[in-house]
Amino acid sequence: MDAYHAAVELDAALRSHGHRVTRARREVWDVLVGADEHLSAQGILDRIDGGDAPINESSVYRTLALFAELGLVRESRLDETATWELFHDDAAIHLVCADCALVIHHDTDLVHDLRRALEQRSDFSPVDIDVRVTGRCHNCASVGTQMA
Amino acid sequence: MDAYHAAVELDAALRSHGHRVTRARREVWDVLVGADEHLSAQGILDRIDGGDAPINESSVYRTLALFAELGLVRESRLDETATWELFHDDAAIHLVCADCALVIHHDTDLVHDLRRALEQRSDFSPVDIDVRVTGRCHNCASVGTQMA
DNA sequence: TCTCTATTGCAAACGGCTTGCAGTAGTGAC
DNA sequence: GTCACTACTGCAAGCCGTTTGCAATAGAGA
Repeated sequence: MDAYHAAVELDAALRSHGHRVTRARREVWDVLVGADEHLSAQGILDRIDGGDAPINESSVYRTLALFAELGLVRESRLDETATWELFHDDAAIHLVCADCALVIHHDTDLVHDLRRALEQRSDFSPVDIDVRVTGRCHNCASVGTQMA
Repeated sequence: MDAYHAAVELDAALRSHGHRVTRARREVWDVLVGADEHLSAQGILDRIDGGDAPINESSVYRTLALFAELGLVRESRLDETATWELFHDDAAIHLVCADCALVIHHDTDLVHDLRRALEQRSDFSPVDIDVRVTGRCHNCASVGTQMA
């Protein structure tokens, strides 16, 4: 998504729900659009406040909560601290390296299969499927081998 | 698992690693064995301290960390607070009701399929697969229908 | 440009969890 | 059984991510 369309999307999402377009919201949005990974609130703050007018921590939290409510972003709890990324179809699952915390996105139809399987159940209606796989990335696995 | 075998299992797991069998550990273990759901640290405390000799909060955390290290229990982050349950094969996935927090276990071969698919990747070796599905349980779904 | 109020920044508070330390209680040896 | 050693516990303080109340600020429509 290029910067222009990202800005338009944010604008539309906010205004259509009667929310204002503020600097804090634009900055948080820009960081998320530019990120290729999950970011914690602190990570977002770090990427914003290189400039001369930082955004307050609590505003970032409030902004993220609003974005999540509007379906713009998705919160994950891959660890003890929450992380956020732009909303994307949940065909993508997360592979998290237990050593270096690298997060890889993996696309698979199995998530859709799972959803279909769950929809057969009479006692539960699935909404959101979150798959987290912990393991070891190529780099950390090879380091481990060298040490052994 | 009956109480006797549960006690023997705990005993063996602890002693084989040079750990002592203490009252705190037995009590936490008993609660987990008797639970049919995920329990938070506070939930475990609540179920213990009906008696006259409660266990301290920090001991419960230390005990859970030890159990996890020994592979006896598994920690999940279904929410902002961590929950624990006895370790079981990860063919079971968790269906969490967004309204009442009910957790249903759902068995499916798709987890094994996913593991096999991931093992094809050269850049990541999966260890633990955690699938969390949020949605609505039968009860809450029907309440929602009535209100609409 | 004015007005109204949603939003922000600040600072204090919250809550789950961890940690340092002194006392207690398992455990193996005798 | 009892002794000694030290792993473990309880307590209280602390940590850290997140939330909240409030006064000041800044979007947005008139």
